[in-house]
Amino acid sequence: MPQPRPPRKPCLRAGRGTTRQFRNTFRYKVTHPMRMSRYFLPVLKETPREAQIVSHRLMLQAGLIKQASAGIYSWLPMGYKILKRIEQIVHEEQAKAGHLAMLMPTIQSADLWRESGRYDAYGDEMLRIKDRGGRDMLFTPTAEELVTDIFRSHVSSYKDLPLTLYQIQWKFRDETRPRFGVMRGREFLMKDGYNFDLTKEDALHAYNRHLVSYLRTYERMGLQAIPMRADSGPIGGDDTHEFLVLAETGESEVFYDSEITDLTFGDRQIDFDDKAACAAVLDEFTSRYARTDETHDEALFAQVPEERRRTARGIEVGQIFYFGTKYSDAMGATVQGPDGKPVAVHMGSHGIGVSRLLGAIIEASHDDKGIIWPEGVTPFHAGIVNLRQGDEATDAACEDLYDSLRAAGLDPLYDDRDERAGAKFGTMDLIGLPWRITVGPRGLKSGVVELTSRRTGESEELSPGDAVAKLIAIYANV
RNA sequence: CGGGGCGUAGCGCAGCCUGGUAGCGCAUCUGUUUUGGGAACAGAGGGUCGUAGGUUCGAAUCCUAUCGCCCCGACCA
Repeated sequence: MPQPRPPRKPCLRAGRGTTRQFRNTFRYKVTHPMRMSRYFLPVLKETPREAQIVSHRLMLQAGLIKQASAGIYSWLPMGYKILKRIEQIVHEEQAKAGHLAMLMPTIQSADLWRESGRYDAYGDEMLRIKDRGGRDMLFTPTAEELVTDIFRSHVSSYKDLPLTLYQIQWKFRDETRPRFGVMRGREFLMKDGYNFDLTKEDALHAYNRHLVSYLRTYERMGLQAIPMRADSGPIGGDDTHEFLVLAETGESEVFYDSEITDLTFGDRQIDFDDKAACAAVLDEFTSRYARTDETHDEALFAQVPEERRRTARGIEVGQIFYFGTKYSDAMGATVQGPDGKPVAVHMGSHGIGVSRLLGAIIEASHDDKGIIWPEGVTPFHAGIVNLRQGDEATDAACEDLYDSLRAAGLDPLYDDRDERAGAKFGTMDLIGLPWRITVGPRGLKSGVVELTSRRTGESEELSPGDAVAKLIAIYANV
């Protein structure tokens, strides 16, 4: 919560004015437009040589990321903004499910990993380092051990359950062959959550709760992510579903009943403590055949009516696991039950590939001109294109539009560069803001600007006030 | 990790085979004219050719090593 601000004493000393302005910039509404001329948006006209798939190419061309080394990227201002936006959606949906955000270190001691047995099991994908004292350290690919250690240190009663902790933190997997940009980088941002429950039944409710919250999360990002029965890999466990976004460039082959793509979670309300309601959602979204190639079963698939059988490719954007007491047994994470006896807690872990989602969204939403951001994740709500930079009336109209949008709580990007119309349109199309307001002397003569949808290409002439009102209405539902 | 390819200006590339101290397009800077889908003209700046050895009178070019990156496969979120 923002603290009430004490009245500031007037400062008479010379040279402090700068400091005051600096503070105001951070404490209050930014008073100057986010002008493209002052932004850092290094768009590339030509296709970068290293980019093979469309999302990687577009992320480089739109100036979202810059490769630092193989599979490791810097996030430039606009890419970072989108990444933060995706994080925010994840946080909001986790909060609704009652999960608690925290943060664990990226560098961990090998000791805990020896305790669980994964230090040896993980193999070369784990980046191992030594500190100056010669101690074995590692850059974490996931955090079951650390979170279990936190749990066993502080939780000793069944009364403190259920508990679900999660973080959004950088992970590292030393892939032998990183590729596809952020879709399969070595360093990646992941939401990883861990539930601790007294019984298997409770833990399965946590599993279902995650499934529900993930469905909502992906839908808010404009994605359809289908839960598919999957393989548990090195995490271990029995129950697991992967969430896959259908895309030609997906790394997994998937098999599913076409009815599943008709399902949407929509804006239905759900009580996350209602076990039956969450279980019903799981049933609804997982009862039809949907599997990745790892678990695909031809005999079962054959039972799907032929006209509904689909084979496609998918990008994995999340996975949920129930693995019982695997870690709690190995690491002694127990609580005292009602009868006073120690009980190993039932656990699961649940991940969302946050940085990978940018690639997945672009794969699912682009055209030959560039990215098309869904309203839920767009870095700016609208682009303002000034067609006659330097023209007094046009400049003023753009600034007014900008101020009106800001006042309404929207975040526009104003292209005030001294470029021709084509260049400005090309940049806007490439970076993919879902709405564009075009302001030129010709339209202003009759009091109108043009509001264009990036997705459909349709545009309409409106008064500036109506254009603002329409954008407010559009984003009211996002 | 097996197989293949590529490192030359900010980006994309040519030059290498056949050795003689580097070029094109875009971008950048200056000026003028332009301005509703990536403008035109004139001028300018920018590269120890990934790195280290070697051969040679002379190496971007030939040889060796090494580093980096990309692709196919195996592997994997």
